[in-house]
Amino acid sequence: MINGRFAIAIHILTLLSMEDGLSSEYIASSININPVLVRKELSRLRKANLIETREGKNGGSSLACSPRKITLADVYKATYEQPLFNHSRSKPNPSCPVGIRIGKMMDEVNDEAEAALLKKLKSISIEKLVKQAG
Amino acid sequence: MINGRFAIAIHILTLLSMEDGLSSEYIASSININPVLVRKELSRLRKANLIETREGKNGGSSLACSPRKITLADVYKATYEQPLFNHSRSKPNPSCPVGIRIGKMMDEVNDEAEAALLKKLKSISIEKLVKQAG
DNA sequence: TAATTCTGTAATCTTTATTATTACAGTACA
DNA sequence: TGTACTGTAATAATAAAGATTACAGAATTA
Repeated sequence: MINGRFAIAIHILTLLSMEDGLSSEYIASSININPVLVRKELSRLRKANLIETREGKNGGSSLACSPRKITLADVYKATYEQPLFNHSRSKPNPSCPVGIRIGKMMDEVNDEAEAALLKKLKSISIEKLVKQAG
Repeated sequence: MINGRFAIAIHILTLLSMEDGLSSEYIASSININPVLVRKELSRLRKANLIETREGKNGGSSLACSPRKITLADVYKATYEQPLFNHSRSKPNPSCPVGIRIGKMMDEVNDEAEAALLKKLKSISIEKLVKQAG
């Protein structure tokens, strides 16, 4: 439903929780996607201060803090900008009493749903996730 | 993020909570999308027993029960089949210790996240939503 | 019973989103 | 200075979403 970028971000952070200084090419070969996509995802994670990257020869990325402190809520927020539930693409008919209000209704639904989702995601750290699946 | 079908389904049910026997064409003109898309969405809602439809002349759709009993969790489940969080499209590298486990990890994350989301959505009925935005 | 007005669904086309790829400048190390 | 990385822009390929057309079937009503 939601696109695969969340899974990709989690995959990256899991790899980095096990080893420092991994190259985008190495990471890409584990996820089996293009290294440029990895670098884009790394870029988002870096902006959110979840990872650090060294450029140049022998460069690569590492976690910026303990995997215990990185939660899936952090990852979610770093990965997505748009609200969870989109509006319909076409503008509803404003002369219909429902059409005129549906946008606001969806915003309210989205706010509540997203808050509930993030609360749950906040309770799952990368460390916990890795141990659980170990 | 998630596609607009959830918003469309909510829009439909909101309209039907105010008036019975609405045609797909009428509904489509409020949402401002193609009537065939409305009929497809109605088909899903009908399979979930949320609405009933009369075919033929003067036909149309109506709620199958009180809008107080229809929750957004019902709507969500009727609207989507796939899990909330997709896996990455490409199969991860099975010779990597993370690649081999990421699928299971994502399934666990998804189950927890989806449960939290549905719990919240269950607390919002169509009636409540309409009154709130009124 | 025939015309009318709905629905249901398949098939196809268009548009948008996602992912892949290419290209190349910049950085750090040896 | 050569090598091996990153960052990012631009473009191409692929997949998903949505729109449209088409038509058979159902119920009403004239």
